[in-house]
Amino acid sequence: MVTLAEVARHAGVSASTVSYVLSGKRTISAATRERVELSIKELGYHPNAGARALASSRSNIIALMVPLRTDMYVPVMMEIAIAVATTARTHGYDVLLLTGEEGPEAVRRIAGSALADAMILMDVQLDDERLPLLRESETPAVLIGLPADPDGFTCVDLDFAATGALCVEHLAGLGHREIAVIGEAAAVYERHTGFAERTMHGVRKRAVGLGVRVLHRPCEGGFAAMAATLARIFDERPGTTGFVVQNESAVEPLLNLLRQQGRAVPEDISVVAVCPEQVAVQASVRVTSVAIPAQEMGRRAVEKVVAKLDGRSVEEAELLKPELTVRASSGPAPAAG
Amino acid sequence: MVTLAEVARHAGVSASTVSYVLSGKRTISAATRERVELSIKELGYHPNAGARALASSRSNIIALMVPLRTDMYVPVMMEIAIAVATTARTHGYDVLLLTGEEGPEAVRRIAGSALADAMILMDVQLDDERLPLLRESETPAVLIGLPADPDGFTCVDLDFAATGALCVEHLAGLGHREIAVIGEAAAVYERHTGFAERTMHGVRKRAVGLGVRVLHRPCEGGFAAMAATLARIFDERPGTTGFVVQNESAVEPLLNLLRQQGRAVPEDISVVAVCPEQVAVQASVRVTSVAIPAQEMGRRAVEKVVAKLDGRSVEEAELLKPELTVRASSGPAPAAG
DNA sequence: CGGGGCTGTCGAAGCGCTTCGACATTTCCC
DNA sequence: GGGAAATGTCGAAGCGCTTCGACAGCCCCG
Repeated sequence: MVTLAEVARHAGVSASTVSYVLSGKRTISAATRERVELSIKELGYHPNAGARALASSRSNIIALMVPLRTDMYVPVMMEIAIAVATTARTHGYDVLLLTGEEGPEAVRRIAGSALADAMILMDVQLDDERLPLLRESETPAVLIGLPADPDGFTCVDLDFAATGALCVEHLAGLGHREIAVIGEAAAVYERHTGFAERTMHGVRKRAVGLGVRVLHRPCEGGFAAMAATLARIFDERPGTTGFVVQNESAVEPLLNLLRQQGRAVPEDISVVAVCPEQVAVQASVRVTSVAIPAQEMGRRAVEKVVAKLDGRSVEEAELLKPELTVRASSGPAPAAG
Repeated sequence: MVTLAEVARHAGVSASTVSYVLSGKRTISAATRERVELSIKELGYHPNAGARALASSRSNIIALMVPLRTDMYVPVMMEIAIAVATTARTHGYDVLLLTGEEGPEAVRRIAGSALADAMILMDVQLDDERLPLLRESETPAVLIGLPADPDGFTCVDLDFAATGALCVEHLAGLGHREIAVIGEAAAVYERHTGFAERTMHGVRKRAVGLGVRVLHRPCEGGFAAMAATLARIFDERPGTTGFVVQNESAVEPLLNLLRQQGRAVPEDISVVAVCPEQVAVQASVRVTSVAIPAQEMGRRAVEKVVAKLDGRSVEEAELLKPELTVRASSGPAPAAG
C-alpha cells in the first residue's frame, strides 16, 4: 500500500505539503503541486480512509437508513437509495447502507463510532423511534418523510397533503362525486407512516370543500387483495366513479378488475394514482398520476446534508410540490343515473 | 466523544486491557472484564471506527456495488442489497453502497483507500470491466452472477442454465411443442449479462433434447412493449402454446393481453415465469414459476466474503438449484388442431 | 535599503486504537 | 517446595493522516 510519506519522498517534499496539495487548505506553488500530483499518479496513491478519518474526524461517509420492510414502495426506496449514493459521490461522500433490522440503536452506534459524518433516514414514521436518539446525538441528519414533530429536523418529502388534495380536485373537476381511495397495506397505517396519513388528510379536507364523498380502504398489493377490496367498495358505495390509488402494486390489478367487471376506464370509472412515473406509464391503461419524485428526494436530501456538513444553514422542511399528469385513465364522470 | 482511554481510567485498568476485553484476543479475568464492561455501558462508549481501522487495518466494511441501471430486476436488486446489509451486520460488518456511476475505477478507489475490507459485485456481466481491476487488487471479493471466465473468483448465482432447462422440461412434459421465451430488454442481452444468456443456453439445449421449438424475443417491461412483442410472436409462430417469461415487469401484461385476446390460461396457453415469488403469487393468475432467490443470494455472498476474511477457504462458484413451483398458469397443451 | 507582510514549505504533535513484548502473579507438577 | 508453564495486565510503539505554529525567502513601499 502506498502511503503519503512515500509520495512525499518521491516528490521530494514533506508529508504535510502533500497533504495540503490534496486538501487545498493552504496555498502551494504550481510547480510543487504538479510535482506532487505526478508522484501521486505514478505511484497510484490513494489516501487511507481510516487514517484520514482519524486525523480529521471526518469519514466522508453518509449513513442511509432504509426500512427493512418490503410491504411498501420498494422500487421507490431503491430509486431514492441509488439517487442518494450517486449524488453523495459527486460531493465526495460514500454511502453506508443500514437496514432497519438493527433498530433505533443503529443511530447511536453510527453517531458514537463516528463511522459516518451524517445520516439520512428514510421511511420516517410520525412518531419514529429513531428521532429521540437523533436529537441527542450531534450527528447532522436529514429525514426523508415528515414526522409528527419535525421541529429541529431537516426534512424532505413530497407534499402528500397537497397530493391528496390534487387528486380529489382533479376528479371533482371532472364531475365525480363519490370517490374511493385505495391505500397502502393496513400495516402502513397502523405504524403511522406520515405520508399515508397526510395524503388522507389532504384528500378529506379538499373533499369536504368540494362536496365529494370519500371512502378510504387500505389494501395489500396484488390481484387477490385488490379483488376483495374492490368488491367491498362497490358493495358499500355502488355509486363510486372515481378512484385514487396510493399503492403501486394495486394499480394494475385495479385496472384489470374493472375491465373484467365490464366497467370502462375512463368512461365509467376514473382512476388517479400516486406512484412512480414508470408504473403509471407501463400499466395497461396509461394512468393519470401524481409522480413520486424519488430521485429528486434522494438528491435533495444529500444536498441538504452536505450543506449542513459545510456549515451552511438549511431550511427545516422542504415539501416538493406534487404534479398531476393527466393520462388516459381519467375523464368526465358518467351522467348520473 | 468517549474514548477508550476514558473507559480505561474509569475502570481502573490500562487502555490495552480495555482493548483486549473488546476484542477477546487475550484472556482477561472475569472480574476485570466485568468491570470494564460496566464502564463501557455507563459511559456509553463506542469505539472510533477510523482509529480502529487505522490501527488494525480492518474497516469492518463490505462494499456492495449495485448496478446503476434500472432497466432490470430492480426489486430483486433491492432484496439482495437488503439481505446483504442485514447478513453483514450479523457478522459485525457494515455495508457501503456503491453505484455503477463511478465506473470500474470504484474498485481501485475502494481497494486503494482500504475503505472496505472486501467487495461484493452485483450484476456481473460476462466480460465485466471491473474484473481485471479486481484481479490485480488484493481485496477479497464475491460476485453475484457468473462472468465468462470465473477462474479465481468466488461466485454466487442461481443456476440459470438449469432454470431455463427446467422451464422447458415442465412445458414439454405437459405436451407443449412450441415455446416462446419472453426475455429481458434487448439492452440486457447486448451488454452480455450472464444470467440472461445462460438461461437461453439452458432453454435451447433442453429444447433440442426434447424436440421442442423455441422462439426467443427480448422485451422491455410494460404493457405496450409486451403487446408488440406478443403480436410478433403469434405472427411468426401461431402454434405457440407455451411461454417462458424472464422479465418480471412483463408477467402481468402478458397474462392480461392473453386474456384480452380470448386465449385462456392455462387451457389454451401455459405460462412459466422466472421471477420473485411475490410477483408470481400476486399476478392476476397465480403463475407457475422458478423463484429468484434474492435473499439467499445476498446471504450466501456475505457468508462467503466473511469466510474469506476469516481466512477460511471458499469454493469458487456456488450455483443455487432452481425450483419450479407449479401454480395455476400452466397445464396440458391443448389437443392439436 | 530596511522593515513589514505575504507565500510556500516544513517539522512535530497527536487523532484513538491495536498489538507486541515484558513483567508480575498464580498454578501446576514432580 | 521449587522451577516451569500458564495466566492476566501493562506500557509503548506505531498505524497514516491532518493541522498548527514556525520560518525562510520574497516583494513592496516609504
